[in-house]
Amino acid sequence: MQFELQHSDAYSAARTGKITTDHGVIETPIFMPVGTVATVKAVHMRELKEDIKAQIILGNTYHLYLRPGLDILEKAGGLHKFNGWDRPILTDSGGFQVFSLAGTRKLKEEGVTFRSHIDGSKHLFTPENVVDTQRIIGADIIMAFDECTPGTADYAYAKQSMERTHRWLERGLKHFDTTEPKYGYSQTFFPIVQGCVYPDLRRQSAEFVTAQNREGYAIGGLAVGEPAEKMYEMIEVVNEILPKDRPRYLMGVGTPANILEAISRGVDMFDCVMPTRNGRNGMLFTRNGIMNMRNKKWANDFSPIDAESDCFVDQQYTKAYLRHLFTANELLAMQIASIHNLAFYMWLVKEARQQIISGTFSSWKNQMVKCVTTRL
RNA sequence: GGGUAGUUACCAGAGUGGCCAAAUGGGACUGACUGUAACUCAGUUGUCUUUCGACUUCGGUGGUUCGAAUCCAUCACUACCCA
Repeated sequence: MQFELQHSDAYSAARTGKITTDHGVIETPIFMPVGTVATVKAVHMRELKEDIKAQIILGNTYHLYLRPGLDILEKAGGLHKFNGWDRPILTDSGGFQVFSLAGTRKLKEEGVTFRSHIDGSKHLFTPENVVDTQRIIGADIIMAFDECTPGTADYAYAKQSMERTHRWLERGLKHFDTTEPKYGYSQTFFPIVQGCVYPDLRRQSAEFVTAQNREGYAIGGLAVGEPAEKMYEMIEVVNEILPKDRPRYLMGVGTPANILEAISRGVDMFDCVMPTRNGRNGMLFTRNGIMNMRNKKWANDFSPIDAESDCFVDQQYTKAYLRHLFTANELLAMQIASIHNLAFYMWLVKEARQQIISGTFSSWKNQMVKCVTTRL
């Protein structure tokens, strides 16, 4: 994997770049649709490519390991062959599940033992075997196994959690560097910065991670219960330290406004379930604001879903029709909403890129943040 | 014509003397959702009020009772059965 830094904004830390992988090029800033269980929910690959114009998608180690399982993925020849997505894939390591499935898991120095949410069976994830699993999945970008510390954690917990994540990082890297990809194309490994909402921990973590000298870095443990302003502050602190010539990936973020604010602070890569999950639940993000399609006010609105979008669902269907599909609980509602939201997120980061290139990013961003947070 | 069962909020439906503005579903309305255990979850759903609370309801009318959705009488309507 290579990263080429292309433009740097004069008035903010925003920048554009180009990531080259064996499965193709990614232009940053980029949003990566989440495809946890080998599918971006409710969206076909063809729509992902042609309508949404996704450049890279995510998979999840925890979910894929449990189902379909490593034997199937290996027989398939990796996730790209299995789901038919021939562009880059990034896999989360399961670190977020360690956090979100707390209750069914036990943290130890060696790793995490947990019970499957599917059948209750017991499993162990370690920094090493999570690398092996991501080798088998065949992700272009492999994530370190970390603990996604809750935003409400106290300093003492955040510190010891961060330190364990660092020890896990060293083990994971050592294992990564002594193993080979399975399918003939290269894989890269991104460490993850933790440190909760504490600036000194964040600095310490960013320094630790930078010292590992990898091809890209992730910022984890944000948008997990802390105020947005705290998140922005942490991004600033961390990006002061992370090297400018490597991509920075802010994990799990976020709302359109979060993404714009993070781009202005120097983040290059994003992923979030929000466009798909909230879409399935009736929420549409547009450049003019947020619409809850279940609301009665759309019942008689026969205008296109998003007149300013060139995505086909936005021109093809009306608000009244989409509201009808949601109230009737029809599957097509979720498909349309997911495609629309993902296309909007892709438009947002692409437009941000154009604005950075043309030197107008900051003023555009300030205006756009107001627009995208409006309730329609 | 005779018999039986029934009539409760938007719908279905529980409640058979005070703890009932009335269970539970559905529907409707509103909100939440950030590295996906999520086509999920939460709230509201008689009227007025920000709250406390006040007021009017359980087919109609009249009665019994300190007190009625609940008991009695009667009328209306519905369903099924027999002719």
